[in-house]
Amino acid sequence: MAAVEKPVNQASTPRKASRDQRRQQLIDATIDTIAKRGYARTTLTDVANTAGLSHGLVNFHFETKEKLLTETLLFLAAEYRDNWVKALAEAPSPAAAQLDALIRADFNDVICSPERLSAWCSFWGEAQCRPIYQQECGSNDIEYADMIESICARLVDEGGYKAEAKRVARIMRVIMEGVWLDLMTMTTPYSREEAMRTVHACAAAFFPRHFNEDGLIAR
Amino acid sequence: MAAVEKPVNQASTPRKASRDQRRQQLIDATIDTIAKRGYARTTLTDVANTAGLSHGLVNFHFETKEKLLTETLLFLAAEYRDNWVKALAEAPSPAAAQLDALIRADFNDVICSPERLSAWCSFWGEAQCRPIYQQECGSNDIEYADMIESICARLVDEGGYKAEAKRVARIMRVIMEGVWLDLMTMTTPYSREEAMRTVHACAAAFFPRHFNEDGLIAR
Amino acid sequence: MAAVEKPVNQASTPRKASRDQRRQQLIDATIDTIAKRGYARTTLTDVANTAGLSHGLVNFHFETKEKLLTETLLFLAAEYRDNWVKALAEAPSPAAAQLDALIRADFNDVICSPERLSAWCSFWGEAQCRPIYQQECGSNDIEYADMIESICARLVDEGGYKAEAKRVARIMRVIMEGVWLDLMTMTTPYSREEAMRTVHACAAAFFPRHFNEDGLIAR
Amino acid sequence: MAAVEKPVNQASTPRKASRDQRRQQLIDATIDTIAKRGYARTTLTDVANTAGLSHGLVNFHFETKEKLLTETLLFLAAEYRDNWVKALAEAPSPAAAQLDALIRADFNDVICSPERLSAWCSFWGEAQCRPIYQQECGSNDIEYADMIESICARLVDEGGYKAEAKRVARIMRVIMEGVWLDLMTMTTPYSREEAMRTVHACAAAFFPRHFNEDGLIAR
DNA sequence: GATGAATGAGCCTTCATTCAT
DNA sequence: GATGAATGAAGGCTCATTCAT
Repeated sequence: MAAVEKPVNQASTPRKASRDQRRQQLIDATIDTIAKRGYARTTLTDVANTAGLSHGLVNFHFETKEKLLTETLLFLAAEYRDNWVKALAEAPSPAAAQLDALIRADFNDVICSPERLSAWCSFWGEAQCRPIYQQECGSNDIEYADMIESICARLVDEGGYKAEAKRVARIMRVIMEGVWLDLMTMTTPYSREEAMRTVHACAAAFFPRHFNEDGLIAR
Repeated sequence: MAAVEKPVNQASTPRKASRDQRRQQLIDATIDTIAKRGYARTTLTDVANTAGLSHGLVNFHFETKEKLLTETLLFLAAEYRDNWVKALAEAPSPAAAQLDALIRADFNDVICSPERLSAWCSFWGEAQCRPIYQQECGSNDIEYADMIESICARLVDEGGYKAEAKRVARIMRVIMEGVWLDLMTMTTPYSREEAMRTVHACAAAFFPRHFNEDGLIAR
Repeated sequence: MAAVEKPVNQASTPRKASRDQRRQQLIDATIDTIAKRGYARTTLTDVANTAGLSHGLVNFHFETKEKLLTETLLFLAAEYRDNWVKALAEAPSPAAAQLDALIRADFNDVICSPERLSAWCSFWGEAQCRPIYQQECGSNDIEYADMIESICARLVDEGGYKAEAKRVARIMRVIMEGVWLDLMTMTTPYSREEAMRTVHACAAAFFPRHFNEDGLIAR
Repeated sequence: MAAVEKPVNQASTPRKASRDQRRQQLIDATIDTIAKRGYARTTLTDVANTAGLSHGLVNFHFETKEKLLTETLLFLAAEYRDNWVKALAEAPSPAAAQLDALIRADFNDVICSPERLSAWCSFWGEAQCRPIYQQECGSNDIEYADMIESICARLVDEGGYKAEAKRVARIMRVIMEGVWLDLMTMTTPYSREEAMRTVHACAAAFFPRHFNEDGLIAR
């Protein structure tokens, strides 16, 4: 029963936390709860218990359950975008290095934690969330797709490959998503390293002079 | 509201139907409802209305909502398996032809309908369903993975390729799943043909002497 | 679950039984079901399963659940009355012998079976049944009370006792009912013989020259 | 219908009451409802209406209907026990006075109200409640039986009677229960005074130097 | 700000009753 | 007569939301 639940974040519950801290605390609890119980079984009571806060506070900070869930989704989307934007910014400029940075960003241990994966999976699955997501963050995905496509185009160009950039870009994008899903649904999942090696192996198939299964080939 | 719902299958509702017909009718309605409303918002009343039957009948035939959902998942899993088993049986024996048959099977218009895709997506997303699925159909997936792996092994062998069969097999498996998910989640989805071409392009990257983006290369 | 229930009387289910046989079969099944499950949890499906008959037959023979329960109560009441009427008719005429016959009748093994006791207990407990019972069989009880009172009056008279017949009669009546209830509710119930000995001991307290704890004192 | 029910206790419904007050209020309403409608027809809506509260609150405080009913039974059992324990404590020490106190306690106007009697009767009748009761309060009854037996033993001893204490004790116990039942089931019930006189008359039959039908004989 | 009691809409489930076969 | 599928009303339970303290 919920009553027996141990508050996960209780230590960090000073009587007076700033508005934003409280909101983030509740969003984190929402992610954990969705990951653990699934979207359908997530109740505000669960979220409050997980956060170590009282029931009423959730509505105080988010007004409705739907708003809490929407904001959680927005948070995940922003976090995901920030992650790859930062990775690209920090990576060297050659196309292959940029693609490699993108791949590694997707399997970095914050973004690719079991809770995140499970929560994403739940949001993808919930039909109602798809329109919400597309309305609020559809532009993120278009931006991501465009960006990976332009990197692949540069790489095809620079490397003298014959592949069609648009399709290769989609393959790279889709295989990363597919591996995430695979990690969630397989009876005996594999490690994050093996997951990333799988994606690199795919990159190597298209760009053999730049990638092997361990990643970018050093020059 | 549900009360306004128009029964989809009402024409086919004689007062008495065989046990199995009714069960199938309700499972079909469940798939449609999950696809339309998502897992969390699917109610027995929705399902009954979609089927053009009274809601009491759902419990009469399935006892509980959970059993209905479980049996729906089992039906989808069996349908999926039957589809690829049949496709393999009808395909010529060379490894490349078998792999091609597998790919085409996945994008056949019964299996890859919007309703099926959406329902699968909902089940993947629902944390509670994952253990159920693995318990009941985990063996299906292991069988599928083993089979695609052995086909890839034969193809690597026959074709003199250098790829690692296990990893290529996973890539093929994962890209098909990933494309399905992509079709569901993209703001502007592409056609089934384009989806299949994407998968074939990936096969071509690994097995260029057997595949191009249009599929198996005729000899 | 009901589906697993073994029909108790199935052996005696010829395809065509007379109307009255079927009704009695269903009434017997009702008594057994109430005894086993209690009044509140008795469903027509239980009754039908216990009787080894189909669900629909119950309504065919009794129209409504309430009528089935009412007729079951009437049957028990008639059976109870027939039992003491017959016992009195077969007993010698002296008042003490008549009282003894009445006591023994109450603990006879048909009337005082666990099923009968339990069913009676359930009907007593169900507030709604009390008016029904009083309306339909209240006269039985008045007749019984009058009869036991007149026997006690004769016994007081014949035996030269000083007790007030009306009150002694009530005591005898009430102690028999109370022992029945005790048999149902005690953690460690006693035997029917001990139950009867208890009633006889009470009779002996009022009529020491006619009764001892083993019953009527032979002359 | 329930919707038309007038809240009985509404006056005592401040927006916030202590946990225990609310629970007691709901238990009281449960007793009243069972008394009025019987066990089988008691719904949570009835109980809530009787208490003048919303039905959601019942589950909030008791989680399930079964727990509400069980706790109601436990309350009645505790109340009954407290009543006789207190009566014994306040009575003089001679055995006859103790027995008299026990009898009077049973017919005191809180314990022997129509609602209490009717509720007890319903619980006795409900087969499912018997195991629950025995498990939770069986020890109460054993304690009561032991206590009345030891009082009777002392009385037999002190008074030089020849009766068997164990059986007399059972008779006293059973006649009190039987009279309660009689009060519920008779077409024309008698008064509580007459009920008590009946029990005293029984005591007088066994202990004529200590009791008459009006109770303890003053010395 | 924070809490948790209170409310009531909506859902799953049970089950008496009906009725086509 | 007999069967069991079908219906729908009613009840228990969950839970988002409100609100007094």
